[in-house]
Amino acid sequence: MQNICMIDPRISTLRVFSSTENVAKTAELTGYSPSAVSAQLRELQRTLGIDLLVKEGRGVRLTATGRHFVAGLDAIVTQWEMLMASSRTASGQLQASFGLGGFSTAAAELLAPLAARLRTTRPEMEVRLVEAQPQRCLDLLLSERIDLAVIVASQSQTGTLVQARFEQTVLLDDPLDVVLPANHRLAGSKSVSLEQLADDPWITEAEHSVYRALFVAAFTSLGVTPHIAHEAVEWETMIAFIGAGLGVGLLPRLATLGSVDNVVRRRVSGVAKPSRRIVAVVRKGSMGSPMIEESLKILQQTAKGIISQRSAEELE
Amino acid sequence: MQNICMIDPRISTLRVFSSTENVAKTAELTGYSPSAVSAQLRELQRTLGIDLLVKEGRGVRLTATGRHFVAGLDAIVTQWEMLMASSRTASGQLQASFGLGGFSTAAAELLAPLAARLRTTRPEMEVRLVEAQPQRCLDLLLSERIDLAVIVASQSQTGTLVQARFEQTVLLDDPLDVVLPANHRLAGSKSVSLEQLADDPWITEAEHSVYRALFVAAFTSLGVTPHIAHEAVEWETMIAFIGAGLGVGLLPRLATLGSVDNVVRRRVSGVAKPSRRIVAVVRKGSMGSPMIEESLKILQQTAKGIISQRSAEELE
DNA sequence: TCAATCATGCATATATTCTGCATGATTACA
DNA sequence: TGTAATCATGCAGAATATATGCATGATTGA
Repeated sequence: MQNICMIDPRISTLRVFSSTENVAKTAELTGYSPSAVSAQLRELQRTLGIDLLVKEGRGVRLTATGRHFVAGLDAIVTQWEMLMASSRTASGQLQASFGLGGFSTAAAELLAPLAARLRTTRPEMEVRLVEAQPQRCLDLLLSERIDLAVIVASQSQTGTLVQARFEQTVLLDDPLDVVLPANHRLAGSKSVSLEQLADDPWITEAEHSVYRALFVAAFTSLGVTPHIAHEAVEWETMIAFIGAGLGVGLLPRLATLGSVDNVVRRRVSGVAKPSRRIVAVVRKGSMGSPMIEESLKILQQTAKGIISQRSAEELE
Repeated sequence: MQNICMIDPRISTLRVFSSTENVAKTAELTGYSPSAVSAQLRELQRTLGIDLLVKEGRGVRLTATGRHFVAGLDAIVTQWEMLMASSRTASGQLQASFGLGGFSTAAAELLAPLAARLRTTRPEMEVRLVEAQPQRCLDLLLSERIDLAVIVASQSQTGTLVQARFEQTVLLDDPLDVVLPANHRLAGSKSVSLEQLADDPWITEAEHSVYRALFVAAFTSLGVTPHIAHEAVEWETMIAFIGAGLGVGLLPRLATLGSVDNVVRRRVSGVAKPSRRIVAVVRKGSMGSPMIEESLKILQQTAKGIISQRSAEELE
């Protein structure tokens, strides 16, 4: 879309490259063609007079100097973001456009209310919404296509690269419920422990996904290795599989079951209560920006609403 | 000449503007046309979505936000320079081109030897030499047309703006000698004090020049107000005036008298011994750059040579 | 009041920069 | 081992962005 002036577009491209280590993916994320990315990186090195990249196999990777350079850029860009934030605060002028990103459930439950609220409080602002996976959200933040993302916290975000570039705010912990076929032996129980389902066939997401990592973590804490029978990408698919009696699954509380009557949702009891942490992520340094602060406030308010609604339901 | 990638050319332009507060002068210093500068500044504000400039009379000036923004940029650019320096050190790759600036005497006595030396140690490097007044040297440094300048230290360099953007290294203190007509009553003395010349007509540089400030400072410390009879821009002109018997003057030791026989040069004795401090100036953060470090070492060596040569002459 | 100074806007000219395709190199797979 | 797939890059043409030069309006000083 629109590329904010920022430092230099070539430097922005380099930073995205440093997180993908892949010209084609960088091109896709930045919106350039692969040859444009290649040309930009080449031109950048020529102008700086420093070799940042070397060929490796059929790809390219950063040199030691390149990594050092990118690390330095991260600090500079953070300072730039802080400057933009303080300048916006000082002048009272907001950016013309504001991009939000998040995965499906977050987009529905948290981002949609936020966008609606901003549309009324800031009618002149162009608010953009992008649904994307967590990793992609981070890349979109980096390439300044969005300014705030709501994602599921995961181990991969503890890396130094991520820490140097982003700042997180916890919004809420979203527990995972068990979903059983309506005719399951435990369908009558009010709550079910994972131990009770240790031998059932499980339906989960593909390996290397954030959800799968949570799934595995919950069982490893019990010392149990679950039998993963099927893999699904969408919740609807998983629910359909469960309805067909192919196995059982875990569904975040925030995700709605939909109007399905051949499955039941039950609370998880026992020591291992899996949950996912939903966080808001912004570029490091942009925390002080008026739009960001306002958005975070609204998000936390919405999250609080969800939590208190749950406690109310809990008491019924 | 060539504009290094650096931050964004528009930001570079804004920084130069902040030191000139004048579109036309900014255009001249950056090498753009005035309308290009105007367009760049307008475009920058549009992209940032922040008003940096306001019209004032027939000119424009920075807003409060604009000044805040520029101050923040100074810090960022310093960090950028440090990053470039450390990357160059790490990779062992030097810049392709290296610009030196200085005023006439410095250019002759300090920069010429430096350039010559670099030409032998770094034959592949394109070394550029620019002769310019101190203030202009600073502007050239800022706009990255040169990378190191040798100038006379002055009061104007103690401003916060200058301190935020540049770093200085003292090279040598250059005493000012008295130049008298050959038939002057004191021409026979080995040294002359300023008190003895308090009533003579003086020839000096134009007001608001660095030299003039030194001149005034020397006399004010004596409580004497000298009679300034004439003003000259070049030393040659001043010497010619003195030779014609129009008055007396002060000439830095580094400046050569040339082959003139109708004037004499005498040491200044007494409490007020005027001297000018010659310093090397670089952009803040670039101190660690290999080329800068090498150049400063050579300059200090040359300065040391000049000083020791003087002590030797002193003993004769 | 006139001239000078200064910034800006516009049309044209000029550079830059991107895209799409072709190429060469490397890797995965059968 | 051969074949297909993947990946980065180079090149010609196209699209975009950017600068120039002159004209204009606004302000200041003589």
